[in-house]
Amino acid sequence: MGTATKKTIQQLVSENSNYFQMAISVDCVIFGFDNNELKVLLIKSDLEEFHNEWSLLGDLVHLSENPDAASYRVLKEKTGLDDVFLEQVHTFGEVDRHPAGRVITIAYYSLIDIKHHKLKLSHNELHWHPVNEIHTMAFDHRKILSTCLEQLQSKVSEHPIVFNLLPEKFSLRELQTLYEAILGTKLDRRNFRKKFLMMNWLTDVNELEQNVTHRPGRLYRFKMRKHLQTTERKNAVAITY
Amino acid sequence: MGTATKKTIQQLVSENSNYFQMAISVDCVIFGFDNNELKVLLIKSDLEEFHNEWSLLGDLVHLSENPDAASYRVLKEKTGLDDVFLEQVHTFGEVDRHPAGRVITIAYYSLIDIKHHKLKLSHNELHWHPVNEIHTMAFDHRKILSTCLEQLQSKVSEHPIVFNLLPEKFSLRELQTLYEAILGTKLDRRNFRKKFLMMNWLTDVNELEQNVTHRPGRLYRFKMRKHLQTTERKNAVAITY
DNA sequence: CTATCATTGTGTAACTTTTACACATTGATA
DNA sequence: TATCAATGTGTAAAAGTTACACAATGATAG
Repeated sequence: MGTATKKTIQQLVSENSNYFQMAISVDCVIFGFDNNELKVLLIKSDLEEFHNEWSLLGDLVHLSENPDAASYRVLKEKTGLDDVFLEQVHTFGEVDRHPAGRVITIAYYSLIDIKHHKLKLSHNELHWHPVNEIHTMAFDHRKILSTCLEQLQSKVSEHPIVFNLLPEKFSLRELQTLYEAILGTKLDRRNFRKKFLMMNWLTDVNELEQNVTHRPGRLYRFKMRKHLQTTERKNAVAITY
Repeated sequence: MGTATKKTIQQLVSENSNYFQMAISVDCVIFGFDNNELKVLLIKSDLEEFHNEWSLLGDLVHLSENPDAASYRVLKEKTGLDDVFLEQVHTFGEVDRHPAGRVITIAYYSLIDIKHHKLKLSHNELHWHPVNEIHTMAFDHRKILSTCLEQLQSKVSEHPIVFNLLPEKFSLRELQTLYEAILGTKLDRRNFRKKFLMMNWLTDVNELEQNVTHRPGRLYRFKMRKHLQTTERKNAVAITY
């Protein structure tokens, strides 16, 4: 069976054996929110060539490992976290992007609550960096970070994912500051509050902020935990003004 | 120089040499519009295993070739076209997705005017298929097609890219039918026309449709050719109703 | 040459969403 | 007890979206 032009797998493999010489990695852009700033988790490069440069959390994908699984593994290994979502953003494969050979990397992003997930920040040279203050990075990681930030900006405008960056209870001011940090814009306070309260995503927990030097705001909790990991279209909502 | 924990590239390569055993491919989802239907360009699989199944246009990425370049090469080789845009959508890398080994594929989509670009459809088993009629495909290509279609749907709602699918001169009806085919919805004719004429993207070329059996519509041309290949945020516009 | 057909071309009013904007209230602090 | 820095709240104007109907046109068939 099969026409003269059809190939068996054996033929295909042997004809193309020289193509099976590339490596795949995953790189994770982990965003956090702290001190009114959007931050990203970086690690000191372990390559001499990039001595003193910061890089994303990444690793090579094993031969019998799916890329998504590899991204969760990286996150787990580097931070201990395994209850967060990771979403694929883009693949970077420029020929000369890695000094060790042809390594193509798949970029993922994730959002975590810095305060709640106390990382084992000790063992590694692992640190949170304000996104706005990062200018150079190892490899093409600066570009990857920019692409993921753009992705984050467009996602938060349509889906209720920012709650992943906040503690369980938060004030509307914290929420607004977070949107402003991500989008890089100022938002109108009254309209912002109106919109979110209309949306019916929040439960008023009947508590007030602590340790603020001014009138404390009410605290809210995000209603639908199950939506935290999804970005379904039906939850889409534009955050404007 | 370098601390005890820093690695040289030589160390890195030798430690990880077993990872350099994967192949990367690109797969192109080429959309066209004909006979009021959204179509996609497919080729008969050249693998015996997928005898009689249709597959996307793809090829392995060469060792010293960038993925984007590979996607343009594939398109050029298979169709002769080189003046269209291709945009990366998603990377598919399930361990068992390819019978010949670990092949991770980067999916791209493109939009072309079927009538204008007369393909060399002869040499290969290359054909246009209505997107709605494709149920099974080789490899995981059905999934890739779905993902690219979703991407197309969200892109056309925000950017003026559909013009790539149309001949230079077209009627508002053709334009509307195209949107309906892509989005899978019916749109209100009066509102649609109003919106596009408001948008100021079209020039009235002062000609009428030919060969229609009813009152002919006016023909328009898309104003900004330079926007054809871009999907910049500033051109964003929602196509509603 | 006339009637029929299928489709084009056009406007308005109701509704919804977005935007701009100011002042009294609260709790912490000195 | 006054001051401070923020919270909490409503409304009106503007912009955008939706729903909807009828005359005009060119092709075609008798």
